[in-house]
Amino acid sequence: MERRVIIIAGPTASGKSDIAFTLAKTLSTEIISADSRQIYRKLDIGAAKPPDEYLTAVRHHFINSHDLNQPFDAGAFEVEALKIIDEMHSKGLIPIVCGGSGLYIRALINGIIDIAPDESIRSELKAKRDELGDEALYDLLKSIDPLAAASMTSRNYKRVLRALEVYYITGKPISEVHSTFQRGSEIEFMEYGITWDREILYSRINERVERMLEAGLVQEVQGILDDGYPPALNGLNTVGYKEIISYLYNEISLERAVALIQRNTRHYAKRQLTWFKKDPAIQWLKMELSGSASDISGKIYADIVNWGR
RNA sequence: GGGCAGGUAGCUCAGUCGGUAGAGCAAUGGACUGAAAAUCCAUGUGUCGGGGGUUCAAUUCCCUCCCUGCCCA
Repeated sequence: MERRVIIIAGPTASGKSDIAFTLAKTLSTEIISADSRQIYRKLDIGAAKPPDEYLTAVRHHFINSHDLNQPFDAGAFEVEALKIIDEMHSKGLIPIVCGGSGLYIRALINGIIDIAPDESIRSELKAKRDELGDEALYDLLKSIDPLAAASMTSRNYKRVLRALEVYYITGKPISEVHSTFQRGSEIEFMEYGITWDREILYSRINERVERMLEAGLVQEVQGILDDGYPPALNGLNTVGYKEIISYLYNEISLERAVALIQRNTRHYAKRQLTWFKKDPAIQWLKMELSGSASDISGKIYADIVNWGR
């Protein structure tokens, strides 16, 4: 039988979770979340996790699956998600992948080079960066892999660091590794993108942030810090958390923190839109104020019924 | 009704001793192949409140009108 997977992507606050949930109930299937922050336990309010009713009514993979101390990344997501997809297919279920982490979705669909981060190399490079600065690392990359260097700026140190890391692990320039990489797959992905008029999306974001505060975001963050989690954890380098942490450290006012969360979420949504726009396989479904999650999930359901006909 | 202070980019303002203007914030476009809610790049034409006058030239000076705020009646 065909190996189908439905993907529901889109910017934050677009209502993806509702659509995925409604569709999952209709299809009696499970959801594979593609969200780099919702994997973490304790990041509930700020990460805008689906409500508990959803989580108990439909199985959601990759939500509350990790502790804040555990690193996770797109490569791990690819491997583990493919495994879950296999299992679901063998049970005759159509997996619904839902999330806004573009890199995770790309890794799942196209694969990602199979070179895991090496912590010792990484910390060595970080030390080098602290000592010599961004320019020196960039110059180093230029001499090793001018092609890759040309595709990034010296200040984008994360990409420079990763390119160097791959070189030190494999002995090959990352540009070469990328150009020769290809992962085959039997899976047929159906991609949908949820979108709104920008203005409406932004007001949804602004309102959602207000609701997060009412729901106790400050207390949630305080609790995480009280549990001893260091603010430097990647999971806490997240919109909604970093700003509240800054407030709790008396660096900014609560009012300012809220305004920053709203703005940073808007910026984030824009970046997601930029990312997904580049994917020609996505079929965009525009939400209207008068519409509902079931309208959209109904459309997708109709597609599925007609699939292959 | 009178006095004072203002009306300049979406917002808050700066500025032009007359040669059509610039910051912060917001906003917009983009990059991205194992940290991705991360990280990074690029983008500022706006009847300088309306009208008139002086001038080669007015957003800048003068007159007048409108609007906003404060004070006095």
